[in-house]
Formats: sequence, structure tokens, C-alpha cells
Amino acid sequence: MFTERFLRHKRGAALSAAERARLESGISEVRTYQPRRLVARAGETLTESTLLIDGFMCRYLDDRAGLRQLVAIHVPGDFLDLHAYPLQTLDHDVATITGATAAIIPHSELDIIADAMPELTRKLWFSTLLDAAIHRAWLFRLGRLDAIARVAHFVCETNARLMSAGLSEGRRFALGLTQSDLAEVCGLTTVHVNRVVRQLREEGLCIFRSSLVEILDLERLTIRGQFNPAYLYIEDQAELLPSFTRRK
Amino acid sequence: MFTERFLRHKRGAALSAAERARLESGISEVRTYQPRRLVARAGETLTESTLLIDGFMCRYLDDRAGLRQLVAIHVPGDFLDLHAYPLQTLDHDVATITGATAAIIPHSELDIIADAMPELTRKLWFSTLLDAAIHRAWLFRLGRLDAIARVAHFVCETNARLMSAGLSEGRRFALGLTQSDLAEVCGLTTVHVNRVVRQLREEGLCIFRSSLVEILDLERLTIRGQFNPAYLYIEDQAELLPSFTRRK
DNA sequence: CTTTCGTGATGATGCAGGTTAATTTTGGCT
DNA sequence: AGCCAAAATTAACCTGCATCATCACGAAAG
Repeated sequence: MFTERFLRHKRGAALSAAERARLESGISEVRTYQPRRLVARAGETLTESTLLIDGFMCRYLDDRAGLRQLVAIHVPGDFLDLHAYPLQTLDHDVATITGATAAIIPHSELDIIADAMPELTRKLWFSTLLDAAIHRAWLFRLGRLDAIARVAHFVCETNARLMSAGLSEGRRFALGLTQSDLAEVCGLTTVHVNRVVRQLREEGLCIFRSSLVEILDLERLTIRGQFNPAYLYIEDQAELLPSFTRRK
Repeated sequence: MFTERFLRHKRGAALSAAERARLESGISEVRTYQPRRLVARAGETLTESTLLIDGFMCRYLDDRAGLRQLVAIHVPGDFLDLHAYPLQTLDHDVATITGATAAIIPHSELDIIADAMPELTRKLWFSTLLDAAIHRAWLFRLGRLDAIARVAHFVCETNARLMSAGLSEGRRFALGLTQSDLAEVCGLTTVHVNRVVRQLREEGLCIFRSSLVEILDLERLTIRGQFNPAYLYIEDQAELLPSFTRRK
């Protein structure tokens, strides 16, 4: 069951058994990737899309000097380049962070789904728009938060997404990010990320041990990062969001 | 013809006459808005979407202190909250910048389109993903560019979008932004935007006269802002992109 | 006609985070 | 165990942008 995490616990977008089965049957191949490999390059025309099953991937833009700005981190259950189905070409690069496994679904299968299953199509559309909502939260992070809050916000977001995907108990996770990756996410330098990481540790908010992140005080971390998980569209019913962040 | 600018000159997403007519017939109402008004609030459930016909609007997120981070600027031809169709609720606020006119299309009409016209649905999907691509470019801007480059990048982007929509000859436009709006776009303070604006003028790159922007040297401005318009998915054929930015 | 308010302009000062460079630690490999 | 490259850490220094304050101007309001 490769699609079990796809749209898991997403408000108003749960897949029916038939829809899930249809997606599964559209999988042409399951591919494995080495860590730190380029998977797709900006400007490429894609004829298939990739549902991440295991491991972590990212998307990024390069500046003139070759510095990267990450624009997304993908966790298992994310349909990581589904946007290439309507867009056809990519405007950014895609790469693995850790080793990864992914299911490949040809766009020709998506065409058939689009013709015959409008409700499933709407849910696929939803999943690409969830990525866009996360982009907006990242814009807020870069535009309005200081360095510590940026890292705190990212940790809270990633924690919430992993819980929603059923991949974390809610206080610790490891997604293979180095401090320089974190810098590329947060628009900082690695040196400064290192300072921030130390300060978060000293304030008792969270600890980074190599790639493992352990949250010590989720409530204070949430406040520090001005994190409001509404944009993740996680079902209210599920006990996935700490009470202090639950929407009214 | 309210939809004439929608997806205008967008690569691989041109509307057929029938598709355009179908959209037109889905319009339930044409609404006008005063400048600087809130149009939709984060958390609201929308049952209709809004195609901007005239004027400029924006979307933004608020921080705890009430400071805004703009996450999008919308120009005529943009379907500004189409993402609310699959998402149902909004994760951000929407407001006018100038006075504006917009066509309202109920989601019930979009349901009918989704059932019957998969190709048009794919183009609607495309238009929401174009917004996401612009989000990514904004992430790059905030994460990797310094203040002058951020403003330069934004000016180049807006110029390209307005040209593509047929609303600018290509060197000047007025979208009613104050310097503090520009600050909310670029993650800066108004004071610093003022200095950046002066420097862009002194370097002969572009001039801000109240809300009018006049580009003096598009090529140097493009380089200064590291602007690469590929993410706007504008048709190559159209003479809309300066030669030095045309993709190979 | 004066007051108010929004916008723009400009100077002084301080600090968050960048830059550069060196050193230490870690974790794969053989 | 020993080696090597990648990652983390630390220090010294510097700068871009924020912050705070003031002033000018024009449009709208009373």
C-alpha cells in the first residue's frame, strides 16, 4: 500500500477506498534514490510524477552564485512533483536529502483519472495547493521572523507534518538535515544557524543532535516561532495538534 | 468579456473559445471594491471564487504584532482565490490595494466544470500552480537577496506579469503600492525601502514616483534582482520577454 | 483656512546576522 | 583501529538593515 500516507488526516480530502485503489493501480514503478542526489532539474519537462513513500526530499532554487534557497521539504506521503502535471515543466530543482523510495505515476494515468474521477482530481489539486499554503507560511517565516523564530517555526511545522503523516510520536524526528540545510531553509548562514541551535538548546526549547531534532517544550517553541498550524489543513478531530494551537 | 486576460499568454494553458465561454457563463455577479478593503479573511469558508478584472489586490499573513507579510499581488486576469475551491477555507487574508472590479464564480459552477470539462479543469489547476510558482520566486527573493535586489526582483516580476496580461508597454506601470506596501512585500521596513528606492534611482535603474514605477534600464535591473522569468510560464513566442531573459 | 493624516524623506545609533577563517568533532570507510 | 571528508563549533570582525526620531508635503476633512 504505497499511497497510505497520501492526504492522511487532511481536512476534507480523505481518499475513498476506490480512489486509493485507483491511484495504486496507476503506479508504474517504484524507484529508490541515493541520499543527496538531484532528482529533477529546473526547466525539465516531466511526463510522470513522484509520490514519496520513504525518506526525505527537497525542492530548491539556485541563486547566481550557486547558493540554494530551499522552497519545500517533502516527507513520506507527499506527492512531490504533482504540480508538474498541470505545469509540465519545473521551475526549480528537486533532490533527495536522505535515501528515499518513491512511487512513479505517469501523467497519462493522471489524464485518465482527470477524465473519469473529478472528485479524486479535486483531491490531487488540493494536495498541490497544500504545498502552496506551506510556501506562504515559509514566506511569512522569511519575511517577518528573526533567526530563532524561523528555526522554531520550521521545527514546529515539520513536527506537525510528520505527526499528521503518522511518522512521529510528536516530540522527536530525524529528517537528515544538516545545519547548512537548515540555513538554506531559513535564509540564514550555517554559522548563524549554529548559534541559533545553541540558543534554542540553552533556552530549553529543542535540541539538535546531528540530524535528530528533539522538542523539549512544544508550547514555548510554538510561541517563539509564531507557529499556527491552520495552514496545514490537518483534521481537527485527530489528536494531532496540541490543544494550544487548535483552531476555534 | 471578463475572462479575456485570464491565462493570457501562459505556456500550454491557452483557453479555447468554448472554455472561455463556459467560464463567462459561470459568472454569477460582477462586484466592485473600494481601495484598501479587506475582501476575505483567513479561516473563512468560501463558496465562490473571484476573478480579478480591474485594479490590484493582495494576499497577506499577519504576525502576532499585526505586521503584514504580503504573499501575493494580483493583477487583472488573476483568479485570486481559486485555490479556495479545493481548499475550501483560506489560510490568509485577501484585500484590495486600489479600487477593483472582479467577477464572482460560484464553486457550484466549478463543480459542474470539473465534472464535464477535464481539460478546462486542468487549466484552472494550472493557474493556481502558477501562483505557487510565484510564491517560490518570492521565497528566493526573501531568502537569498539583499534589500536592493528584492525590490529590483519585484519590479521585474510585476513588469513581466503586467506585460503578459497586456497591461503595460513594458517600462512603466502603476499598481498603487506605497513604500510601506513594498516593504510588506519585500520583508523590509518602510524606512529602508525608502533608501533602496533612492539608490535604485541614483543608479539609474528605476524611478518610483508615488505609485508609478518607471524602469530606466531593464537589463541592469534584471541582473541586479537576479530575475529569471521562467517561473511565470509566459509563452516564448510572444514578444513579452526581453531577449536577455529568454530561455534557451 | 487650519488641522489632520497618510506618505515620503533623512539623520543618528545599535544590533542581528553576515563574513572569513580556523579548529574540533563526527561518522563512514578500509 | 585508523583515515578522511563532512559537519559542527567557535572567534573576530564588519555591515546591512532595524529602530527611533524628526520634518516636509499634499490631500482630505472640519
